[in-house]
Amino acid sequence: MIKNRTKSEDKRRLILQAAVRLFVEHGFTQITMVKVAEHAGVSKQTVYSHFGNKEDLFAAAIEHKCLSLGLADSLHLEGELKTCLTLFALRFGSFITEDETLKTHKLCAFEANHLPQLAEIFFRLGPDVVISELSRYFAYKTEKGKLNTPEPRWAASQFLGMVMGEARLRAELNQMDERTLVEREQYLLNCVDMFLRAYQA
Amino acid sequence: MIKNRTKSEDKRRLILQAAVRLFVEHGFTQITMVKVAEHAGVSKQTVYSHFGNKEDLFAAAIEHKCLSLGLADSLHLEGELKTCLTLFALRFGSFITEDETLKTHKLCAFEANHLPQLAEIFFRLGPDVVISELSRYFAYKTEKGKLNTPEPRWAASQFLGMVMGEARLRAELNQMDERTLVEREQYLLNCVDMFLRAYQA
DNA sequence: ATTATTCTGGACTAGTGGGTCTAGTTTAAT
DNA sequence: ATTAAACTAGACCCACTAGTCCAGAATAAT
Repeated sequence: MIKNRTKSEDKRRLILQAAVRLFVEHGFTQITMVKVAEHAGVSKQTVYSHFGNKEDLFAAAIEHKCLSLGLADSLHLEGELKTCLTLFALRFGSFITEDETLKTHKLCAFEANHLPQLAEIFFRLGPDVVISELSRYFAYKTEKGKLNTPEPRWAASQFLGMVMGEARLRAELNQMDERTLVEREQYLLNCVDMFLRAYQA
Repeated sequence: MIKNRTKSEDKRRLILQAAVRLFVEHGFTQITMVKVAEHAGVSKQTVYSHFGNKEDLFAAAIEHKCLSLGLADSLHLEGELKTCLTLFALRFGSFITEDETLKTHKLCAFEANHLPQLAEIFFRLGPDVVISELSRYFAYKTEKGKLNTPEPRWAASQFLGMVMGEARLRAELNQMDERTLVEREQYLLNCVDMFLRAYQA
């Protein structure tokens, strides 16, 4: 009985893709099961047969989205210290102000109240990964005598906070302005300098 | 004709209070006009006569909430540099992890897509005030020779980012843990030290 | 007491949405 | 060809909601 799984996987993928796009763009309540079905080119009943109800579909969609956001691209922490920090700051700085990233984050944060497991997934696949990786890196560089971060996780938290900065707050609230945008790269370089001033061994 | 305004102001206040509490706690779509009316001890029609429709009521509620969050309490930037920064970090650090603050922020960020003017109000009354005040303070201290922040607004952005840090991310996603919580104060003191190491003249 | 306004409570409209059910069709394995 | 499963299209149920309307009660100014 491995027969019908062929067709079924296709439909499932279509439904999930549609759900991701629609939920991330418009949120949970704004999207109806009919809209998902139509967008997936599938009947309403098929949606229900693949995902039992709206909340389950939503959870599946968010989890899928978290995994496909491409966070890992920011996390190549290798090579010379300053180069590495700079590259990370630029990449991660872009990542967190991307539209998809922001929308997903806001959605999870907002729904965190009544769907706790959702926020947990997002945190585990997002912020937690970054902070952990970065603090591991800082601990390593401290061990090597390049940095002096007695509390690597605090240093990671500080560095990430700085990289987010005003731009993240503005982007989150759709209040990005020209000035913050064009200064962004210089600001991030400045963060690296400032961080090294405080923590370089 | 200043007569009926006596009674009317009372009802309006009751409605607004109920709306603030309910909207901030449960969001826009989850709250119905009937619930607001019942919570305010008022008839549905009275709600409509005071605030034309749901969106207007929502906007009024959010604006009122933003003004009453008590952000200003964090902003007493006077006295000796390190003491002042420490006090600010502790106060503002508490403020941004408070339940009411977080819920309001998340709500505004989430609704920013389809209610732009709402996010604008929140940004103007919240983040913008803090960044501006802090950068004004840094500029002043630099002028006085106590600090060396050639770009005060960047320094403000960095300091605020650090103060938020992991705790803010966790709180936002209902993922606060014991460790982050008990270490919070020490972390904030560490931020001040780190900041001064990088920027003290 | 009169009068204008507000407020109440409930009925009403018109639309929406989650979820189920069914009858008939397609699909693919045997 | 048969069979079992998945799929479709649409009707259907039930509960809910923004907003309107209205008749009567309360309120306050004159």
